[in-house]
Amino acid sequence: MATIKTSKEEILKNAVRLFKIKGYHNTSMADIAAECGIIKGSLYHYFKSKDEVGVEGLKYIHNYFVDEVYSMAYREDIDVQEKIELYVQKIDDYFLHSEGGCIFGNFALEIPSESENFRAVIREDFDAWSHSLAFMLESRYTKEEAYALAKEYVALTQGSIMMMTLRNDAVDYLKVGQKIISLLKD
Amino acid sequence: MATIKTSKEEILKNAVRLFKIKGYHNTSMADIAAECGIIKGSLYHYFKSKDEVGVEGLKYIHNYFVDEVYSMAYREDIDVQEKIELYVQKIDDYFLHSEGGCIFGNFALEIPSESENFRAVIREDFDAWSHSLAFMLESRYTKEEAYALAKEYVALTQGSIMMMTLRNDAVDYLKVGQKIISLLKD
Amino acid sequence: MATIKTSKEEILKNAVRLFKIKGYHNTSMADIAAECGIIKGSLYHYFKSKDEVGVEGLKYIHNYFVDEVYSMAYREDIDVQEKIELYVQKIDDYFLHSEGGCIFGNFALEIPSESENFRAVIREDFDAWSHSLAFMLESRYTKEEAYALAKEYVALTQGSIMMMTLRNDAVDYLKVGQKIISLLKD
Amino acid sequence: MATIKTSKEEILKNAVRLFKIKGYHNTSMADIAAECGIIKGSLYHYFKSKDEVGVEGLKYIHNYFVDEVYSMAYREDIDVQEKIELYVQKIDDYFLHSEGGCIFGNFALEIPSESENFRAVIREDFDAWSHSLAFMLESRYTKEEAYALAKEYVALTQGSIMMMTLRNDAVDYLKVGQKIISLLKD
DNA sequence: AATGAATGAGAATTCATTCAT
DNA sequence: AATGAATGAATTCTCATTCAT
Repeated sequence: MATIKTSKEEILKNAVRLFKIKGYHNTSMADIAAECGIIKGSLYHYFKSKDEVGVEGLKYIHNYFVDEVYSMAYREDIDVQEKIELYVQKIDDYFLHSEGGCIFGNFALEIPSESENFRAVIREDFDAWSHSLAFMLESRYTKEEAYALAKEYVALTQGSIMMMTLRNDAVDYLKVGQKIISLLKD
Repeated sequence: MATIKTSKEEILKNAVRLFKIKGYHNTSMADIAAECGIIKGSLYHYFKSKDEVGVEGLKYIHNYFVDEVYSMAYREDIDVQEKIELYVQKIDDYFLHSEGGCIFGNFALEIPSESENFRAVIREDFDAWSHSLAFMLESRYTKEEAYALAKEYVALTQGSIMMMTLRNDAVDYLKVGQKIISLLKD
Repeated sequence: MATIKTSKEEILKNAVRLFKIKGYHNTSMADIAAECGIIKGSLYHYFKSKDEVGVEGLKYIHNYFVDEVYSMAYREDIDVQEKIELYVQKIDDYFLHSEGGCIFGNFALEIPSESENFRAVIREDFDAWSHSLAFMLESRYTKEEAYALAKEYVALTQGSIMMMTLRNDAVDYLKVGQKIISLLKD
Repeated sequence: MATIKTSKEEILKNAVRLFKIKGYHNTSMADIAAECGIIKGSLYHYFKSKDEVGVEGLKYIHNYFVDEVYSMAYREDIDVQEKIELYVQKIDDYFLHSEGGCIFGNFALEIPSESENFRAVIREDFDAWSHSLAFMLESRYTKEEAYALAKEYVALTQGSIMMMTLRNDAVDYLKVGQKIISLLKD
């Protein structure tokens, strides 16, 4: 359950940031090492390949979302309206301050479909995301409706992050969260 | 409009296909040349850099969409309901048979934001897309509503293509087109 | 007796200028073609290789010096003092307005010694230069003295052109001509 | 001073030798690597570009001359006549055994004038040369005379090296050193 | 754990040259 | 005479990875 420590975590943070900003294939091991203030070869002490840095990076962010965001959907100490507001708030907090958009979306569109190891982690995150969202929506909608809505909102969020990054304008992105919240309003 | 001819067009087609499937930075000039059955250096007879192939590739696809898809929105020989159905049909035809998703979305998420030349073409396409869609929606909605809806649907379509590519499942993607059509139904 | 005409001469002029400014190996056939406003392949209509452009370029300039400068030493219509002043004047005129120094000196130091075809033309020019200078000096010095002085002055002129080009300062270069003139003064 | 050690020095020695014999632009990184018995890419472990190899190469030779030759002019343990003989001796030793002439002269005539980084090192060497020479001449001449003579002799030496390389004949070159020595004779 | 050096493959790009038209 | 396309080798440089220390 998360908790990579020490240097390894530091490397992953730097790597993920570079991957998001520059793209995976456009980021070299040397770039990552430089960002960490270590020498290229030392990366191989922690990771046995660039692919591993990529996959571990995805997992690291996935764990963050599972622990800090998606988990919120299953809390029982607050009512669902409050929950979804916090949920959306958490997500917005992350993406409004995340240079380069969403690493899962970015990798989904950059990494060739043969790379099943990458795709699996990405799908896992999107699944956890839609399931947690659906879980909250089930308080008002049927299982099927809730899941369909959840998937739609995940897709819409990804598309909106794309547009936000492209235009440097968060207005339309922010509407998405409000629309989700409004699904449980009243 | 459009209509780059001869070999140049052939190169762009091959390049775009590779870029979509493998990603831009993961596709080498050697890959493109091999796909075209020519030698690496010969590419530089037509394009002076890989960047130029990238940008020209985007423009080539943009021109296709402008001529074959977005233009449909402005036809005056058929009513708007029929128009939007054909419009959605055209888009679905393209993306259901387009290995690797949408090149504009892919590039939007892979290319670093410093590359303004790339971003400009991508934005131009998304703008033309939303404007043409908004133009049809104005038959029932106000200008503002129509444009907001259009932008939302473009984002949703991009997110849905991402999910379709990731899961190899077109079901959810196809719902988006139907939802757009339903905005003008009855 | 010199007189290459039309396009061929035009190409040589452009080529020589580029060779002097950029260096021989650093000047491409494409550079030369661009400078001439023609296409790369067309150069091969006039010259069968880059080497040939180089050698012909040297010969073209050599012919200019033979016809316009060195020949002056053998005139019989003016006295030797007047002659040497005109001679120096001609040389200064050329080198003060010749971007990139002296092509013979440049090639002498850039071209590997295996390239005998190049070296031969360069030596021929330096020989013609020293012989013409020696011929004038013989009016006051013995054959041996005159020839030794001439060779020394050619070397000094080459070294001074090097320094002039390097420092963008013609002062020291100009002293050399004055020194030569003074050898026959009084 | 000077003293780059280990492999880096080895690479510079080989590079400089090739640059002198073949010319800078005509020497490839592959040539240098082959000469060093290493692989092409390994050069980039030591130098980040060919330009850097060029500039460092010049500096390496410049340091040699400063330490081993020019410094001699400032010795106080021997009289100036003995000094200038040793000085000339050192210079002759170097150039008579230096295949391809003087790297500073060669680069001065090959490298385009935009390359200020190159020009600066070349000028620095010629300056150190003329200053050290002038310093010795000041024992008999005024500051101005000494400096003018020194600059003239540097230029003459460069021109003479050019002729020596071109003709494979050291006779005229050797006279230059004797002339310098004779300036302080008696 | 970490470094610095080395490797070999491959990246983008340029080059001189050829050839059919 | 001139063009535009093509070639194949070579150029500079970068990459992921390995290894001895």
